[in-house]
Amino acid sequence: MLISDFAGATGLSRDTVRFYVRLGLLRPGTSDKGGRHPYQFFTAEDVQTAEVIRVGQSLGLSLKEIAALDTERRESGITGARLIEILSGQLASLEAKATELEKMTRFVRAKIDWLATGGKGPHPNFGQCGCDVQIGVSARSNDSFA
Amino acid sequence: MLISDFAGATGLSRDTVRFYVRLGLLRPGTSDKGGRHPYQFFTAEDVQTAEVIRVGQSLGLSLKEIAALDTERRESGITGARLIEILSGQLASLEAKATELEKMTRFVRAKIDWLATGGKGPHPNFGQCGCDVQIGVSARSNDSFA
DNA sequence: TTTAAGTGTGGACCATACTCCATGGTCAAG
DNA sequence: CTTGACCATGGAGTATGGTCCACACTTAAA
Repeated sequence: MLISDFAGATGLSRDTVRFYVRLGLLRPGTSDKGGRHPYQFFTAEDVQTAEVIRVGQSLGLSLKEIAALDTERRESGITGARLIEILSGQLASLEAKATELEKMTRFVRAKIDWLATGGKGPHPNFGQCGCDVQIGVSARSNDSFA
Repeated sequence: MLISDFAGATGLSRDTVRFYVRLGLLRPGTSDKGGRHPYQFFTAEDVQTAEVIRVGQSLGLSLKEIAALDTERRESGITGARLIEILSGQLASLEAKATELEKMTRFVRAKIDWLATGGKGPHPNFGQCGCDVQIGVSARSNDSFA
């Protein structure tokens, strides 16, 4: 498909698609149309790549990091053991991220519960959730939002 | 305390502190020192505000949003209900993130297994790992929680 | 009193992730 | 063969969140 269809299929703007291509995140083929400036041709695989990009972003990866991962993935055929090594590292990183996320979620949930029950009892703080931050809100005043 | 102590206490750089002050996120008082350009004076409350900023950021809020929230609190007072509303939204976002993370982890794990067993059978891909990523809906939130 | 350390201001600069625009080539329908 | 939709390229602009620097003033210690 050409760029507009691809943009439609992925929800990206044409400019964003071109931006990703410039960064090497997407590597479309070339259509037979376009003469001197051949039109870019995108496949279903590229759509999937766009999905991976979006997910990666939603996980807090920068486009650079996503590109690096994708490069590693593409060059994976060569050294299987090395790839396992790389992916294991990625796995560890993902799991660390998941842990952080869980702490954060626990904190927010605790805070909501605390508020929903009228702010009685000890105030939830990050420290209890494994985070090294202490948020101060007294039970009687509303001088902090979180 | 003066800006360097405050920076030390919060882990921010002096420049970042000044940046936050420019944005109105921090509103230090003035010390009696400094003559024509009075030194900024930070209190323990400001340290707490800095913590709130950090937490807000880690929850995916932009500095602008944090400032808006803080303004809302200062001007009209945030009700418990409003705060629950805000936090619930953040919680939903965190949970969505966790789901994505889990899918990503599954994908990487599947890939590792696939490689470890000699690359037999179908090559794992994102789609097969339960990543029913919705494209086109992409309401990109402000991420970067880590 | 000299001087190092600390402070304020203003502005330049950086990285990330887009977004917009001008210009010009290409394609397909009528 | 014209017209309008679509494509490519290059560059400028925007928003966010800082970071760095020069310059001048103030303070505190020696």
